[in-house]
Amino acid sequence: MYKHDPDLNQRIWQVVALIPSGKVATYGDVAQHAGLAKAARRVGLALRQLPQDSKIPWHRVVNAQGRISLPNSTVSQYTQRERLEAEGIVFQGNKSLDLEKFRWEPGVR
DNA sequence: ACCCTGACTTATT
DNA sequence: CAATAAGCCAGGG
Repeated sequence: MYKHDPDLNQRIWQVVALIPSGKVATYGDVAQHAGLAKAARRVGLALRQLPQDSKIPWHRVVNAQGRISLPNSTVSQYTQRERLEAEGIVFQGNKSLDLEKFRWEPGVR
C-alpha cells in the first residue's frame, strides 16, 4: 500500500482508531490493515509508545487468542479489561474473550 | 552490518 | 488448555 513510512506509529494508531466500541481487533489484524501484514509485534510497540492522554482506543486491541497481551501485574492490564467490559465485551474463564463474537473485521482476513 | 528484544502468531507437544 | 519452539518484522544499541 504505502511505499513510504512517514510515520508508522501514526498509521497504526489510525487503524486502531477505527475499531468501534464493543468490538476488538488482534495485533495481527491491525498490522495487516496498516500495511504491515506480518509485523504484529510492531503494533505492540506502537501502542506502547502511545501517550496516555491519547484518545486512541488502544484497549480494543488484544492478541490472537482473545487475551489481553499486557504483562500481568500492570495497571494498564486492569484498565484495558475494565474499559472492554464497560463496552460490553464479556470475558470467559475470567481471562479470554470470544473473538468469534467480538472481533472487528471490516474486510477479509 | 550484526545481535538482541518484544503489548505477536501459528504449529506442535 | 498450558508450555515450547520457530517464524517474522521493525527498532535500537
